[in-house]
Order: sequence, then C-alpha cells, then structure tokens
Amino acid sequence: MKKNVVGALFSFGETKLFPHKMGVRVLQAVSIHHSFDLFSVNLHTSVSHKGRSYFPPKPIIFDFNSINKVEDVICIFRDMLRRRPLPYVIHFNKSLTSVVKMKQYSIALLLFDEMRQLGVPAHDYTMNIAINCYCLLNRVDFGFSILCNFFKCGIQPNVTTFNTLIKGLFLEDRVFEAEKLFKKLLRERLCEPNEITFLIVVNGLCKAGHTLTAFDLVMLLEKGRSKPNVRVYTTLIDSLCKDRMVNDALYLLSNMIKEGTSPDIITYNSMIKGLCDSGRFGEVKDLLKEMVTHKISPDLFTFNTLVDAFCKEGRVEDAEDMLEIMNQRSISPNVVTYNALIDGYCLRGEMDKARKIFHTIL
DNA sequence: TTAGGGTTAG
Repeated sequence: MKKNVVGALFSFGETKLFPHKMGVRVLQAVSIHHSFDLFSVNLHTSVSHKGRSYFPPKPIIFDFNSINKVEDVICIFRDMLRRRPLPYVIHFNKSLTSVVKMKQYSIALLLFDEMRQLGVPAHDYTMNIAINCYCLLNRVDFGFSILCNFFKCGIQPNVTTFNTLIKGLFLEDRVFEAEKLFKKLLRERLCEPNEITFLIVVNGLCKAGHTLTAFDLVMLLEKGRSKPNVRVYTTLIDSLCKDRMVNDALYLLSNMIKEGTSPDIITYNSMIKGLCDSGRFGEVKDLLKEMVTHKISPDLFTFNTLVDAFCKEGRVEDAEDMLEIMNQRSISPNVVTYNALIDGYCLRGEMDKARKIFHTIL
C-alpha cells in the first residue's frame, strides 16, 4: 500500500490529534507513590552484542488482570516510563489494555500520549489500542488521524487497524462510510480481511437495520474462500429474528449446518428468542431437543428467554417450572429472571406474588 | 492472553 494513496484516502482535514487532553486532569491528581515491589524483576545482567556490552530491559512479570484500580495501572505505567532502558513495548501495551478493559478510554489515550512524548517507539499494537479508544469514545475521525501517524512512523496498518476503524464508523452510525471502507479494503487489497472483519461488518449492518444487506454478504461469503463462522451466522440469525423474519433465520440455521458450521449455544438462544417472540412454542420445543442431540445444554440466557416468553403469554406457572429445572441444573436465576417473573405476575394483577419475588431479591 | 468479535428483561 502506498503512503500517498492512503494518506489521501483517510484525510479528514486538520483534526486535532489529542482531544482527550481537554478537560481531563484525572491523571495529575493520581498519587505517584508506588513501590517497586509490585514488580517481579529478574537480575539485570549484561550481555555482549556485537562486541558491546548491552543491558536488556528488565523483564517485567506483572499480571495486569489482577489489578482493578486504574490508579494502580497509571502508577505502574509511569514507573515503566521512568526506567532506562525502557521496558519492552509489550508491557506498555498490556497496561493500556488493562485501562481499556476498565472502560477508561480517555485515560488510556492520555497514557498513550505520555508514551509518545517520552519517546517510546511507535508500535502498531499500541496505535491500534489508541484507535480503538477513540472509536469507543465515538471519535472515529481521531482514529483516522492515528492512521495517518502509522505512515509518518513508517508502520504498516494491519487488519486490526481497519477492523477497528470500520467498527468505529458503525458505532457512529456512519454506515455508508463503513461499507465504503470495507469495500475499499477488498478492492484495493489494503489488507487481507479476516473473520473478525466480516463479523464487524455483518454486525454493523444488522444493528443499523440493514439486515438484508448483511444477509447478501453472508450468502456471498458462503460461495467464496472465507466461509462465515458461527459468530457471523449467529449475528445474522439474531437480527433476522429481531426483524421478525423467523423463517429466514430458520433457513440460515439449517444452511449453516449444511455448510459445515455448527451452531453453538448463542445461535440457539437467538433462534429460541425469535420463535418465542412469534409464539411458535412448538418449534422451540423441537429446537431444545435438537440442542440435546448436538450436546449443547441450555444456559441462563436460554432459561431467561423462556421464562420471559411464558410470562408474557400469561403462563407464569410454566415460567415457575423453568425455575425448578434451573434449580435442578444448578443454574442460578439472576435479575433478568426475576424481572421477567415480576412482570409476569404484574400482568396478571397478582401483585402479592410479584411483591414476594421482589422481596426474595432484596 | 499484546490490538479488533455474536445472545436474555425494562
């Protein structure tokens, strides 16, 4: 891919690159008191490389998954930035990912900014994380600005970069632009799309109400080299069901099996929901039997769907039976189960029973 | 497992 071509392609004018700086002063308030014992550091031994003594970065063995406070990650991150030589970029990426998992996207972007200012070399994974943060903040245009930075740094964007940007466009309801970028990706071979690309596009189209366009795409994929996976089929089946095209969803379910893709619990849950919403309880029963033959057990989602459907039909006794089966299978009801039951009793005017369930939750 | 992914109520 040529830099000038893509530069022209993704030019979004004079966009400010770091809008997250504005109004965010959280980091400055965070205490930087943090001890080194958080790290498990190996001995810092010198090695010889091309006749010169070289001190490799101290390996940091740190489990960011065990940290649940963003302030702690920030402290570790800043400590890493102070180290010389700098730790490997993988550790910075891991810390940024942990901040993203805490949904602190603006903070992740501020840390990304600090990395750049302190001279941590640019890295494709890091920039993809930053693009994703902008997308999740509904600022995909700033994500495209980062894309321009890829080229400035001489780094090639990869399929994740484009997947993230396409998802970002869909998140902002910019369906036409998302489709355009996807098509450009294919036409100009900017990168090889993968199964996540197809899922993002199918999901984006479905959520935007373009289920039939997504259907056509899946049919096209079936004929090509990249077969749709179970998630793609499930997304489409779910959307067809929500659009009341239950027969088409059933067709797709049988088609995916014919094509060699096995449905999973989420596929069945989506289909069961669709049948329930259409009052086709007989077929729900058939599907539950089919699940048994495929060795797939109903889960909390399945039972919640059934409980809700029975309650809406005024069949609260059947819903209570579901709770009994759940109990036998050691599946604990959750707030969704109880809400559906309370709703069911309220619909029948049985307020005492509804109140009784409400008090069992408290 | 260093980045991007599909389901239940209201």
